[in-house]
Amino acid sequence: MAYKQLKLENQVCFRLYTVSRLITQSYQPWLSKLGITYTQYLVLMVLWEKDCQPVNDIAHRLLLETNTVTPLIKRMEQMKIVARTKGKEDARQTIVSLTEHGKALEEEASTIPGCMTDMLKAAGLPSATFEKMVPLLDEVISKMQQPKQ
Amino acid sequence: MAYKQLKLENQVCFRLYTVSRLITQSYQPWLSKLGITYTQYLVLMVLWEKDCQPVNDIAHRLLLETNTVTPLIKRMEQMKIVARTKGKEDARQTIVSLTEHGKALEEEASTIPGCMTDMLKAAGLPSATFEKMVPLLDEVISKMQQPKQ
DNA sequence: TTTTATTAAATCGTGCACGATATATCATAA
DNA sequence: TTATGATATATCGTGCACGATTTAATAAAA
Repeated sequence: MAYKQLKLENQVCFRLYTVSRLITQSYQPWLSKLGITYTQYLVLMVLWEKDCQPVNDIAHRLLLETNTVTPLIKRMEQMKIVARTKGKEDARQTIVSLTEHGKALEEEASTIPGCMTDMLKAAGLPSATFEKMVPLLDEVISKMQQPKQ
Repeated sequence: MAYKQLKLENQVCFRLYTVSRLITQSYQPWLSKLGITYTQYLVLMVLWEKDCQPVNDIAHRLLLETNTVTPLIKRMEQMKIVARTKGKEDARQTIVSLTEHGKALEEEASTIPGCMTDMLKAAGLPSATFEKMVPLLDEVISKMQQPKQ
């Protein structure tokens, strides 16, 4: 072990990667009851806040590329959760809207955040731990997003 | 918007997912010079600390499943970064060892953590932001890992 | 010792992520 | 108005993640 900066223990990035995966995994029991994945849940949250958005707006909101979102939306279309229509004003756009099924999922999903909080508390993780993270994570996101141009 | 707990803005998990992705993305310029991915970099860090480990130990260290690590290691074998040999004491095991190339990558990689720190500082993110995260992330990891049995 | 259970990898299938490229449409300039 | 550039998606290829299953080898029990 020549370089201490290359020790796994000294990597913040590995911790972030691990926590992100562990948290996403712990959503699975509830999400699978709704028949959706974690990323699909994120797309739904965007659409529940505001229905009928172009692919680009959804992608920007989630800080994802359209080449990730397009196939994701198409799968959700096949599952009858969303519908895709061509934009009327701008024919380049694909407008994504919730189906009745997609709208109905909101109420079913409404208990998930509470369940997660309870589960984490039962595992010995109080909300305070996560609340302390939020401003730090927001600082990183605001400083790092889209340095490409 | 009926349920405020379903707003994207109120999701810690989405922040963690985003920061993890953004940080991983920012490693890419340096990792691509070495011809490796971020996950391969993690495997190498495990092996640089201790060479010749079974697949299981590497997977446990990274909190990944063997069905993720096995194909990853096989790709690294094709790239001549590691070698795979059957365990002598336990023939079920596959022992992963560094090749000369894999060992040589350690020195090349040794500048990456410093480059990342500099880049983040230049983006307005001091080390302190990440140092504050570490104990919080460690708390989550220690409480959440492997509740399955 | 023979059966049974456990363990270590590997295999298979699906769904992201994302770099690179293609295509269609819109906007702008010559 | 026609050429040029920009924009919105879509397509393609590769590499993870991960649930589920399979296979081979070891350990434990009958």
